[in-house]
Amino acid sequence: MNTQTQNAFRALADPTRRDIVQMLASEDMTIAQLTDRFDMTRAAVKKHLTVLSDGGLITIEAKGRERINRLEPKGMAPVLDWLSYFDRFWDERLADLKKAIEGPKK
Amino acid sequence: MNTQTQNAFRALADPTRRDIVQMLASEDMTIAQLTDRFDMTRAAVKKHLTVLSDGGLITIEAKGRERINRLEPKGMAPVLDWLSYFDRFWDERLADLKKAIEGPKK
DNA sequence: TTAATATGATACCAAATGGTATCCAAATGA
DNA sequence: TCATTTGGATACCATTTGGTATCATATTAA
Repeated sequence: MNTQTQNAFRALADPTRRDIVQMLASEDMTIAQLTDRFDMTRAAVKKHLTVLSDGGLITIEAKGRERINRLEPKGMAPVLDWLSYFDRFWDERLADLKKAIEGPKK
Repeated sequence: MNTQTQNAFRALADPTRRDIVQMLASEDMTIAQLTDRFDMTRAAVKKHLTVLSDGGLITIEAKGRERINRLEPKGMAPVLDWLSYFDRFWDERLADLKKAIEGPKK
């Protein structure tokens, strides 16, 4: 069984975590910075970050007393890969997404 | 807030449900047929089907005493839309993502 | 008609989940 | 130096989740 796929899907299942992913798409942030943007405690945010890290969607870099939370695009690969299985069902949407991803290079 | 997106992501978070989605991609199936393929009770499978239906990923058509469970491709749209959102942010990181996707698959 | 089949509905259970509060340690800055 | 800031680690709690068992209902087959 593929735990990476499972951990990634699980990480994306919570709305707060999807919001965090979107925020980190704009800029890297510390736990405190992220906590400022949510109505919950720092401990709760940290738990979400751990789940996101387990899912491979972010990396957490220690820098002094801070932890820089950074989006890890590669972590989305198992999700997109699973979805790719359904090309013939999910119409051309996924194909477009993949094209956008593959576009810049070739 | 977008409950469709949440319900769809939630539906995909469980490995059994993702398996069901893959099975229904091959052919429509009744609850009993699906139950034959899993090591769990019919009631458990039915619960998963309800979650998948709530997520808009399948439709359940009553046909006599049977329930035909059918894949609903449109239900994946909110998920793909959410993922597409990152086209605008990842530009220079997309090459890495492309590599990660193409590596294990093709 | 009657028995078997396919599913619905409900109650119940253990574990996971999302959150809090609290205390502790390590950097940092005045 | 020493208070402040940033985060880690626990313990705890209510709710949700994934599963079971059981009984009821409707359709189909014999």
